[in-house]
Amino acid sequence: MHSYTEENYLKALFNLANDKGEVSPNELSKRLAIKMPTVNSMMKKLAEKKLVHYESYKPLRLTDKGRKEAGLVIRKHRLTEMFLVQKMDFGWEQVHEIAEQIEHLHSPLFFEKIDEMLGYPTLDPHGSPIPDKTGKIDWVHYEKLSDCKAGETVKLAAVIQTTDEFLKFLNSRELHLGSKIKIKTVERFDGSMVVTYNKKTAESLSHTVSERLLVEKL
Amino acid sequence: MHSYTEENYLKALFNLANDKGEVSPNELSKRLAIKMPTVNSMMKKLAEKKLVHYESYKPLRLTDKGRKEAGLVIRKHRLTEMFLVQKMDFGWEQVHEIAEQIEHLHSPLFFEKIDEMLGYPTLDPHGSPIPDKTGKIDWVHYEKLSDCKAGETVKLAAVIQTTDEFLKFLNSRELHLGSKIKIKTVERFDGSMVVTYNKKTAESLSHTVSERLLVEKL
DNA sequence: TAAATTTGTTAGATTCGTCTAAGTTATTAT
DNA sequence: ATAATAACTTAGACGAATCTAACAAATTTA
Ligand SMILES: [Mn+2]
Ligand SMILES: [Mn+2]
Ligand SMILES: [Mn+2]
Ligand SMILES: [Mn+2]
Repeated sequence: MHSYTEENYLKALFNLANDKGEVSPNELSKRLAIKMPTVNSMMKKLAEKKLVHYESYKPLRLTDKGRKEAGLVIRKHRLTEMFLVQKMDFGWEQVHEIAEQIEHLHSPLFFEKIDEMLGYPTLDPHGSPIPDKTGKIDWVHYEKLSDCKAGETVKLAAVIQTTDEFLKFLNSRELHLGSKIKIKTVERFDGSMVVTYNKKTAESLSHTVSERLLVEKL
Repeated sequence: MHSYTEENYLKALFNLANDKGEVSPNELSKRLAIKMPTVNSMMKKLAEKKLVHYESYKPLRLTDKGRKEAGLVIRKHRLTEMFLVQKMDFGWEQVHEIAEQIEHLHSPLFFEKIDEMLGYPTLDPHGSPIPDKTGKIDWVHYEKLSDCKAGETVKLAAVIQTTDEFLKFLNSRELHLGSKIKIKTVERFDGSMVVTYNKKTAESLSHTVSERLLVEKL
């Protein structure tokens, strides 16, 4: 088995990977708030374990094995978040910290039970896909709300950069997954939008907000 | 906060404490399956933190602070076990290993939610008392079934030495907390008993079993 | 009571995950 | 193209938690 620490590195590598699957040591260091030399030696260790491709001065890449292991940790994280929201009545802004710990439990039975109780969900409470039992993610293509045009009607499908503050902000605006949003106008100079949803007739959303909201066109 | 490791030492000290609250380094070493020199240095560290009274060649004792901290870890363990049984449909023989990990989560909110969902229980699934929020245990006096006499009728209140195997054995005999047991005969030479409960008319229980069953007289 | 055994302590090594300081290589700006 | 900056690596240290080997104290046995 992998240690708590190793699991966190794998998860970070997975989440930071660009289209080529590449991550720089510097990014990884910043994401984990761990100094570069520490990251560097951990990468050598994970390379020993065949979880990461490591070559000096080259970007880092997960191996197939590493990607699978990372996917399985993310699976545990997202299943846990879903359980906390659906079965324990936590808010979507409260679950990340707790899931961050529970994801490291070593108990297949526990996660299978959660999965079963939830009816084998495919999305977490923030709209992110839950990897399957082999660690694979079924990517769904959504658009950023900020890329939509005036006149379009969309459904809020997922949220990215799910910090407490942002999620609380969405709560305060009564924006939830599934909310039907109609775009009334888009400001040229700052990209802010005026939108309609629920019973709200003219809410203004800054570009900073709308680029963190992923939507499905209706 | 205390580390995962420190919490395990505190819990073991609490559980091993005799009537005087004393534990020998040797016992502790055996319980934790950690070599004596390691235990020794950890005891010095916990003494620094005012959690343990340590003097060379004297038995170990938790301080009031140490006993409180230990109680709070045990509280988390037992609340978790209760949650797993009551809300997640695990068997009482399945929950110890999982609780052993979850007890170390740092999230007051999580355990408060569990406590609330369970309706503030005072006993865990094995009949052990759950310490209150200050770490104190409300000890209840039960008798060992092995100390009861023929003709008495008792109710199974708690189980000690709750290993998987023993709990599975009780499952196979359909013995649960609350089972009403009537003692028909007690053998002189080996202390084994013939008892009646549920629809069973003549089950035999060895002394090894009956001394691990705590009962309330009816 | 003296010897043998068990229990407890000290000393020193090891692994893991972290750090700082000091180089080296690559990238960016002038 | 050179200098400045940023990114990356190496070297060496450290605390936490563990171990083994060796020694000391206490307890048990003879
Ligand atoms: Mn999360
Ligand atoms: Mn999530
Ligand atoms: Mn337990
Ligand atoms: Mn229990």
